[in-house]
Amino acid sequence: MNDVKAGPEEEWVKSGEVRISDLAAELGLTKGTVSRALNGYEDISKKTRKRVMEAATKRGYVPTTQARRLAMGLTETIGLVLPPMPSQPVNTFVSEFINSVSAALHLHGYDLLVHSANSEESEVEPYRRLVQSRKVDGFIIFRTNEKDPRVNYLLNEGFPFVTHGRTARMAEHDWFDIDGEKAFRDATSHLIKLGHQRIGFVGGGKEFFSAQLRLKGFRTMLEECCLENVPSLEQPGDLTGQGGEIAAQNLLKLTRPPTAILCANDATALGVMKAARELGFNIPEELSVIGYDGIALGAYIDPPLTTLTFSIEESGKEMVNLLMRRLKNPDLPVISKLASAILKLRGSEGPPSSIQNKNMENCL
Amino acid sequence: MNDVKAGPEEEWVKSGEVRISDLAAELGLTKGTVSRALNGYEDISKKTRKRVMEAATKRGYVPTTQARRLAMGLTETIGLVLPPMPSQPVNTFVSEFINSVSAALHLHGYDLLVHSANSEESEVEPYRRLVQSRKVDGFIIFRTNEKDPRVNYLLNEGFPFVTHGRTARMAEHDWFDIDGEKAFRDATSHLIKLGHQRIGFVGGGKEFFSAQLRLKGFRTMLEECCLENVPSLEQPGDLTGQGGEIAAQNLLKLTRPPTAILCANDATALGVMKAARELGFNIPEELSVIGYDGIALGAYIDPPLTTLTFSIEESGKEMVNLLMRRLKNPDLPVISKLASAILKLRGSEGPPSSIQNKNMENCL
DNA sequence: AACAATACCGAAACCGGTTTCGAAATGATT
DNA sequence: AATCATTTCGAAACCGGTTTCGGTATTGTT
Repeated sequence: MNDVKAGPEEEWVKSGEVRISDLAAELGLTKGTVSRALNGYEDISKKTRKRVMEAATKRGYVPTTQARRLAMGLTETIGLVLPPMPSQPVNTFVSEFINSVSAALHLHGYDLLVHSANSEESEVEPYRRLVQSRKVDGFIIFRTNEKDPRVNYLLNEGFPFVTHGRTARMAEHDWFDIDGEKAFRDATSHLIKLGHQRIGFVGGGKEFFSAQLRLKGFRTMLEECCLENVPSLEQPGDLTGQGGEIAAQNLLKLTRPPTAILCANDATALGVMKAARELGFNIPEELSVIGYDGIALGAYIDPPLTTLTFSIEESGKEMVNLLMRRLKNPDLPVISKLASAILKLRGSEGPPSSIQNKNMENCL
Repeated sequence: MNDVKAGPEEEWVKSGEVRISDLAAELGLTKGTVSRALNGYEDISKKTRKRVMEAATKRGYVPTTQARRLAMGLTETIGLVLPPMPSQPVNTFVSEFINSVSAALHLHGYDLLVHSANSEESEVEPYRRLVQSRKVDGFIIFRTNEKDPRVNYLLNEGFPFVTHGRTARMAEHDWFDIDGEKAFRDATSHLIKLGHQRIGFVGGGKEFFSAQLRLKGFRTMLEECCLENVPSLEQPGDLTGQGGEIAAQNLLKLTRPPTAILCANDATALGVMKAARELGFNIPEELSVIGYDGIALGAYIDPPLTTLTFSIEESGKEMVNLLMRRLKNPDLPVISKLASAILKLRGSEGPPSSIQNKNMENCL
């Protein structure tokens, strides 16, 4: 199985079995010379460079990554730690994100090391281990909290990283984010234009900065349109389907239930829709629902889920760009990038059944 | 930002800045001795071992992974190449799978390198690169085809790997799989017991071995129950929602449409349900639908999708076990593990509206 | 033709560990 | 006290590359 036929001459070595020293010996040169020839140093004559290159391709020489990296003092690897996933539902985001980050890194010659978080230990522990064992040169962090221990640790350590999402210390580190505030202003505005006056909101945990910004966008637009901000219409959630269910039950059992519900993400929206069905609310006739994330499966449910969507591929690419810039020059000032989400109308929203225009003429 | 306070004595070095040579010098020992002391060699006195260990923890010494791995001639890294994701990413599976594989690998001191596949190049190219540059010791492969070029390449190369799913050469490599055949026998049996006589099937591509096995299970159970196998009730699919839609349209426009449809996966089932709704079929009264994968989203749609589910965490764990065994001893005979899926009844199936018992008494 | 400048390559150190081998120190034995 | 066996550690090679430095060989200059 792993026995190469011991023929008279080895004419077909298994790939990757030839070392730089073999190549050097074969060519009558030293390792150093071969290395410089292959790496485009100027002090190698055209003739020998050609000779070396040809021998290298002929013998199928590929440098051993570990050795090269040790010698050069870098790992060319970026770490991504998966947050603990407690039976989380609709996590299509993660795989797409990993895919795009990995692809973008590859263009720079970097690898992606994916680590899972053990929910029994501290959140920063995986990061600490990766830093201390020098397995990575930097981190891609997503699903950040406002006060994020991972960010604190890495900032304190002076270790390069980029976050997907803002944090309380966003002035101190590079970050990429979707403009959730604007997204929710847009979505709220859309509902108001449809005639909705009582709009519910199911948020994420307070610890998620992004969820707070979405709430802010919602409130801002209500205010801009002279609509009253009713506290009981703002329900906390936890970004899961179950959280959405509970929140929707609370909202729909109000004396005057909302005619539309805005959800901090699609998983929440699915839970809301489920609860609405069970309580006998027709969507979108009696209740409009809008989510956030743009998960593909939302198009297949009934009614298809209207949602705020953004390009995950762009997210990954941009974050990698920010990180590469940082690695090249750690002393550059911090930089950030805000991308926008777009409202993807699919059918889970519409005009409310009873349009009671109050004083819309003042606004818009 | 990256300046450690240059106090009188360095009492707080940034973590990971101390090398084994520093430790050796500080202790008046040589690198070799320190290394052996830390690695539990027997030729180190208890006293110096203690001294070394204490100094190591006090100074926060953690060996540089790259150096250790180079010296030991292994990478302690497993590669996982994401298949190209067409715009239809129903991949909640992928992230969960990555998570469980990564966690299992960590227990063995291994890292997970996730690589994305560029759809413009050959499928084996990423594998070839990772092998040649010696970045990984083995591979975790999933979504295998019956004739799989990746499997062919790695077998030819004698490089360790484990697949999730069987292949035409399954006798030559370790694999883990879900018993899709049995799963579909169960699901088919369940539908027949409910009274269904005309059952449709929407499969995956012929290239997917697993999808073929599911079809086989379906056919087997039909035969066992003396039900005629109607070719027009077997529709090809592509494991996407869109494929499910098209297949369902074909099935439901038949003169005698099926009263139940079995789908090769949940994405397909969602497409089937969508098409059924649009054609005016009530689920489950007029049409039962069963999927395969157990995606969490299925619980939130209306009606909740009955599906065949299995433990992704177990899959990852088992595959890692198989791979670790192989790495420890490459000459062991190939081994495989088959896990079973269970039917998770959620409501998208029920008895057909018009039960016409033909000759059920002969069977069961 | 003598000399300086340049092109080209070899030698060796280095990255940060591991592991083998042998020598010195210690302890046991007679 | 001399001999032998053990324990314990130092020295050095090694993993597979990269990079600095210096010395020839070649070329260019006058």
